[in-house]
Amino acid sequence: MAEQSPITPRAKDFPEWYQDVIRAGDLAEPAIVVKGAMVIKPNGYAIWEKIQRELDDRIKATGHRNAYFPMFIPESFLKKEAEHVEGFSPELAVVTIGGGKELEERYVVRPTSETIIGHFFAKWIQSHRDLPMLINQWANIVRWELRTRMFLRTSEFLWQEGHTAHATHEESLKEVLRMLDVYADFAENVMAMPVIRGEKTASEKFAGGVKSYCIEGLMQNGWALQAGTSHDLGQNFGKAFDVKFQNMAGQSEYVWQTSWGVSTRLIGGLVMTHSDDAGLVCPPKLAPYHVVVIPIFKNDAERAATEEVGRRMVEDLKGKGLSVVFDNRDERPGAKYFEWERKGACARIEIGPKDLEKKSFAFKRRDLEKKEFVPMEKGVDHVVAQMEAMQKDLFNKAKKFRDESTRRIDTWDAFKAQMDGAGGFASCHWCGDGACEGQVKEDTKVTIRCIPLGNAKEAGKCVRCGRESGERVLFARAY
RNA sequence: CGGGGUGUAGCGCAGCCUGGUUCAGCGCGCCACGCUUGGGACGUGGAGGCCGGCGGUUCAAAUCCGCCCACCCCGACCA
Repeated sequence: MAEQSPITPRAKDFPEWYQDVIRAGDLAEPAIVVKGAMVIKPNGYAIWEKIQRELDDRIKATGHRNAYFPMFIPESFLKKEAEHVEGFSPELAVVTIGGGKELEERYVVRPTSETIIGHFFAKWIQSHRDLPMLINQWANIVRWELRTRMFLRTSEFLWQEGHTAHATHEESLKEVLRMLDVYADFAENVMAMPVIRGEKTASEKFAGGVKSYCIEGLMQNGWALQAGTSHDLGQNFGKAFDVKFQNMAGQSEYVWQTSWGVSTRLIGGLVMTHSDDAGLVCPPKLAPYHVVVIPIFKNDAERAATEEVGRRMVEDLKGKGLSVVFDNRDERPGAKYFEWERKGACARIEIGPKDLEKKSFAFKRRDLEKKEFVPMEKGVDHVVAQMEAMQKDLFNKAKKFRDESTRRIDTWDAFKAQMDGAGGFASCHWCGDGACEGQVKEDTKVTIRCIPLGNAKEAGKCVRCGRESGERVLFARAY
């Protein structure tokens, strides 16, 4: 039994497993010829396209419109917001030559678009009647990273970035939280990835913003993943780019802005939330393939008969909006089973001679052990129902893991022991001092992922320094 | 940028210590044909490599020496 493209078990080496799943699932490969970049292969890009479609619908449903801004940003723009440039300058790619000639002003390849969009907002916005300005952009982003991990951190990645301007802080803050909810809903209901909504501490917030909010997921190795962010930019960029409007009283005011984004990093989160030692596991709403139909036969007559029924099955399932593959390649069935499991097909259907006799087919869901036999006439409905069930089951399974991996911890020793071991979220008291937070990070590499929204107020003592604290925050190792 | 490691066929590796007829090899994959097909079959035949690059030592270099380059891991920054 020669094993092809073996996948390292999670328990043995989680990062290795992660790479293996991506490779074996044909999602992506490191570009190598371009340092830190990756090639997203069709199987991986199909997932991204589904993410885009679902999110784009939600972004538009909340009143935003798509637009596109240049990838090159004048270097001077970055410098207009002091904290922004400080935060991003270490990871900028800069264009100095164009058409063979040294440029008068260097261009930065966008690490994010607040500045260039700020510039245009200033032109577009004059009156309160122009507000709110609700813009979204699908784009590629470049950040010169030192340490890269496929999907999770690469020097170029794809994302969506929303940029909005409002007349009041009350309104912009509402927008920030509304989009955070959109992300949370998307993560849980489409990706089947449970997330915590929360607020970032000062040290983790977006450079140039006032406050950052996030959704945080928990991966199978007990590390957290920031899956999306939504920033309250206050009037910082309004002031830097002179984005002003006349209010109803005729006075000039700076706009209140927001920005929010999710990236191809989500695919990494998807992999680390659901996949197993056999390869990719994908919730039906995002899976590149829902069903694979495999005919089984011993001779030409059986081949013709099973293929005929198989093809009809494929058409019926496609009619229900499922993406279906008919795999009649000249390989042994077992080999096909393993291949489609690696590639994350949600389910497979086997149609063999015995099935023809019994007017049934064999059905195997990717996330379950057992194989079941389903009467042909109920087949399509059964498959559709199972896709819905799988979507829910994956979420529940991930949520159970997340909940069981979230612990209230009150002593420093217990904290260290937990983080040295299984990891997970540690819900702990924190004094609120950034220095203390930094010390925890230095000692344990664990960071505060967020202060959960709607957090219960509760008196306690900081897990690190023992000073007074009014609420618990979530700590974890993070990507 | 520090510390460690690796560059030999598409992938994974052996060969290097002790230069030369096991030096260009193995497993997987790939191609052809046959035989098979309800959990990774098998047989036969075949294609595929400037042994990371440059220079040196030598009668002779994948092998020894020097320099360079690339990549990976670990640390400092991060959606």
